[in-house]
Amino acid sequence: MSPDHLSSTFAALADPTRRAILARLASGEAPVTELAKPFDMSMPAISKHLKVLEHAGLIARSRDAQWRPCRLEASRLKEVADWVEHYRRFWEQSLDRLDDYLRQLKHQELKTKEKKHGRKQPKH
Amino acid sequence: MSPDHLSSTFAALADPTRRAILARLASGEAPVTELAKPFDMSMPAISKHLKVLEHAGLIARSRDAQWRPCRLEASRLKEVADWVEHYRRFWEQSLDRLDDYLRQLKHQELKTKEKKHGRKQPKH
DNA sequence: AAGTTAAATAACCACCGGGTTAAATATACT
DNA sequence: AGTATATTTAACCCGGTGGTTATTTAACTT
Repeated sequence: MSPDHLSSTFAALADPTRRAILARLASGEAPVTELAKPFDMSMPAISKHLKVLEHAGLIARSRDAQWRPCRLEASRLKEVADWVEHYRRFWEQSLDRLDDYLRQLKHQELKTKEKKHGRKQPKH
Repeated sequence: MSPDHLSSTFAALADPTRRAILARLASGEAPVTELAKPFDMSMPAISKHLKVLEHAGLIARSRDAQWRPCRLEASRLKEVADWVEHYRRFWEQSLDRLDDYLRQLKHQELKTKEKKHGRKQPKH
């Protein structure tokens, strides 16, 4: 009922070309040649990337004459978001600790200033 | 200054064994043998998976006598969350459209009922 | 010093992923 | 029918990945 899409999704996302294609598709449908333009890469290479994205369910393709426009398909991205969300507490915890650390630094700095202030006045 | 970690992170996450290891580490540090227990897999295989996770910056390892406890390292997961967040509007939009669709179905259903009600009474 | 446990490394194998070039297919245009 | 454009498929290369078994290293134990 709920097959594990995560492996193929992550595998598809593990390539900068494919992530760039997704980013492009975020601003609307596009045919293959247009998707290929930014890349110094042959058409078959792009075609393969698109197949990977399609099999992962990250894009869907239609037909318009000889063009095959691609569009973003968001559900698998939501699955990624849901998955990573389970770990949120870990990075927020880390940020908290960083925050504590910075506060502590600030505190020490203030104490240093107080000391300085208490000292004999510097020359200038 | 900000190297692209996403590719190695996604690649590391594209394996169910490695995701299971991360899930285990979410409940605390563990040495290699304990991480290996749930899997029907040789120790070197686990060792390789851990190396992949470590190189991706998803875990960190320390030393305690002959044990090498692993702990979750959250920053790369945060990068994943931040990345996928850019696409949030797409799945929320899709859900909205689904919602619209369901509302419309409901509406038609109501209209059908009204028609039925207006018609000659059915047999039973 | 010898033995035990934890873990990593070496060497190997099969397969897959990302790229190429060349050829095939699909659709539109004239 | 013939040509042009868009895209895919085929065949190939190479390096990386995921697994194995056998060996080695590291640290503790007796």
